[in-house]
Amino acid sequence: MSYQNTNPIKISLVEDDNIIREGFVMLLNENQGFRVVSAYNNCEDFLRNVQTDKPNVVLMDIELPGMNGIEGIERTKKIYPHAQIIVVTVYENDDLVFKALCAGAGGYLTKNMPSQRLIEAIREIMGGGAPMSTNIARLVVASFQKNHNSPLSSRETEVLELLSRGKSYTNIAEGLFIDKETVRTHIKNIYWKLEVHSKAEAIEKAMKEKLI
Amino acid sequence: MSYQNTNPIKISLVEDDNIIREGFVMLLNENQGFRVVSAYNNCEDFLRNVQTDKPNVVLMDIELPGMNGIEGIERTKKIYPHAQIIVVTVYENDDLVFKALCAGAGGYLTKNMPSQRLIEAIREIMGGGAPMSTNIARLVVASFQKNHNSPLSSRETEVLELLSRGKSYTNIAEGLFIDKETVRTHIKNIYWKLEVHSKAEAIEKAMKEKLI
DNA sequence: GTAAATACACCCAAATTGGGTGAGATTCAG
DNA sequence: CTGAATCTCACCCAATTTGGGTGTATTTAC
Repeated sequence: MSYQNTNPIKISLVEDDNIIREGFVMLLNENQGFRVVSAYNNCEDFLRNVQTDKPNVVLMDIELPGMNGIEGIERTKKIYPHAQIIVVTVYENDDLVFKALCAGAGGYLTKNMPSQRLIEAIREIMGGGAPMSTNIARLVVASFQKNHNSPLSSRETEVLELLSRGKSYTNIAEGLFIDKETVRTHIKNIYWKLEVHSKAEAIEKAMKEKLI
Repeated sequence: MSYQNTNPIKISLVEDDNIIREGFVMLLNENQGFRVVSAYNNCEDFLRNVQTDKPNVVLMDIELPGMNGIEGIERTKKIYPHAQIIVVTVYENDDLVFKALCAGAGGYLTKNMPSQRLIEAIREIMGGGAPMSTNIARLVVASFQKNHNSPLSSRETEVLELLSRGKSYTNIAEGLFIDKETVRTHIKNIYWKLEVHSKAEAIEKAMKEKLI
C-alpha cells in the first residue's frame, strides 16, 4: 500500500513551541504522502477550525496555554470523531497517558523519538494501528497485569471480582452456585486479609494492588 | 545498544506445530544475539523445566494440547516471574488478547507477521517495550476509550463511576459534596436512561457500552 | 498431618437500596 | 427568550443488604 499515489494524509498540529511546531511542519510537508493542513499553538483555535480543516490525523501536545491537551482530545472527539489523534509530548507520566487514551487518543509518542518515528506513526495510525513509544506501550500493557502475589485465594478473588461489579451477596451466590452464607464467609476473610471493613475499601485496595 | 557483544538472549519456545516451532528455532539461532535454550510442544513440559532453562524471553502459543497458553502464562509468572512472555498466535480475538495480557504476557504477535518482526519484538521486549501487532495495539488502546455518545450527563457519569467502585449513596454524596437525596435522584435517572433496575445491571450495562 | 481453602448455619442490628412523587434553580441551545 | 435538560433537595415506605460474631465439616495442598 503506497500513500504516494493516493490522496495525501491531511494533518493538523497543535503545539505551542514555535520551533518544534515549525520543525514538524517542514518535516511532514517534505514527505509526498502528507500534507499539513493547519498548525495551531493552542486547542481553542484548533477546535474552532477542525470541522473545516478536516484532518485525518492530529498531532496534539499536552501542555498547552489555555485548554490542555486532554480536554482538547475529548472535545475534538465530540465534534469531529473521524480524526485520529496522536499525542506528542515530553510527559511519560502514567496518569497522563491513561487520561489521554481514555479521552480518545489513538497513539502516544514522547518527544525524544527520532523524527522518522513520527512519519511511521502517522502511517501506522492510518493503517489501523496505535503507535506508542516503547515505554508507553509497556505502561499500557502493564496496566492489564494482575498481581501474582495476591494474598487472596482464587475463590476469594472470584468473589471480590463479582462484588466489584456491583453484585449483591445473593447475586454472587447464584453466579457461583454456592450458598449466600458461603459468600459471606469469603467476604469476611477477604476483609480480614485486606485489613478493611467495607465493600468500597476492599475494592479500592484490590484495584490499587491489582488483585482484580 | 548492541546485543551481539554481550550474553545472548535466552529464548524458550512453546508451540505445538512442529514446522512452525522448528522454523522459529532456526530463524532465531541464525541470529548472533539469540540462543534458543529450549522448545516444547506443550505447556506442561515447559513449566517443568522453566526454572532450569531460565529463559529471558518465552514465545508462547495459545492453542495447545493440554493446558492452554493463558493458563501457561499465569503459571509461568507464578514460578518464574523474571521471564518476559510474548504470545505468538493466529487468534486476534479481543477476549483472548486481554486474558493473555491480564495473565502476564508482555507482548502479543499474530502469526501473519514477517519473520523479521519476531526478531524486533524480542529486542523490543528486552529493551523495556511491549511488542504488539498493529491490530492488537489498536484493540488495546481502544479498550481505554469511552463512548462519546453517552446518554448520561457528566454528573450522572461521575455518580455511576463512584457507584462502580463499591461506594454507597452516602459515600458518593460525601465525595461530591451533595446531599444523599440528590445522589438518589441521579441514580434513579441513570436507571431510567439505561433501562435497568439495580446497581449491578447499571454497572454491567455501563461497562459494556463504555460509559464509565 | 497440619494449614489453608471451601462450604454452610444462625444470630442481630444498622445501613443501604429501589420506587414513588414533587419541586426550585441553573444552564444551554434553538 | 423560552423550553428542555440538568442539578439540586425533600419525604414516604418496605424489602434487601451488609457487617460482625461464632461455630462446624469437608477437601486440598504441601
